[in-house]
Amino acid sequence: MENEQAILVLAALAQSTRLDVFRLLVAHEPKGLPSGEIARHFVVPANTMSTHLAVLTRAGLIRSERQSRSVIYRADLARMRDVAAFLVKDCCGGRPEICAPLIADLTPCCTSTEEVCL
Amino acid sequence: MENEQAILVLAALAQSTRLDVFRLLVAHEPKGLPSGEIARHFVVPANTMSTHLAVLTRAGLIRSERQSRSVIYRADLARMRDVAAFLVKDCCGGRPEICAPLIADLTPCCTSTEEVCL
DNA sequence: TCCATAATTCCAGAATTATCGAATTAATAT
DNA sequence: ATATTAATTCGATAATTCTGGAATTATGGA
Repeated sequence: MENEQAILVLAALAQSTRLDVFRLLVAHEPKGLPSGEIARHFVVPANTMSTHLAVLTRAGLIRSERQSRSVIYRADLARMRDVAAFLVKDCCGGRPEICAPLIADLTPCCTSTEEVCL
Repeated sequence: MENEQAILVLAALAQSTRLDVFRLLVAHEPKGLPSGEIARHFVVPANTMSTHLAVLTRAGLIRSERQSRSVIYRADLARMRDVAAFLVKDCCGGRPEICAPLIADLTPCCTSTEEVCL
């Protein structure tokens, strides 16, 4: 992932409403949610939410598909993975010894159903 | 890590100069670099760089220590790890099957010296 | 003490981002 | 065709962030 793309993603998530929206969509994978329902859920005007959704879309974090009158939004988990990898890669910087503990911390979070994360 | 803290970190990294600075400091672990040298490295005025360094510090991504006339900055890798964990946790959201491939992708990046990362 | 170097703080202008009312576009039903 | 519902685009204002010149603080040497 290039620098510029990473910044788009980081900026998209660096806003509380958008961070919340993204998490909501992750939680609703793989079904997704319509724009209006998302807006109502956070008590935000539809047009404002539309703008936020556009930012997340430009960042590649979500995708949308029209379904009759509604537009269904879904989280793009692959993109999420790429960002995490991007950050971790920075952190490693060619020195695995720095990053091994990170992976050790992350692993339980992703292999068991219990929340063993920090 | 709480929401608000995560946003501080994401916003701090969502700016090209600061992202570059953070990476430079990661690369210079554990010695660190003085403020002036960082500014010169990116051809940025000292005061502007000082502001950027303050943002990164507020986000907890870097720390500083005065050393005679210089102020030495260092990356805080633990913080980095926390952010990565925060993002991954979102991505998992109680469903390990989603996140297992992420870990699979990350692991080679952090256990061998070669850059096997995506 | 006086000067030079290193860094930060203060301040102001430029640029970007956030928010939302109003108008518009899209799809469907009557 | 008209009306209704869903969503987006337009446009304008408020708020925040970025940038850098000038002044200030901190440290060490002559």
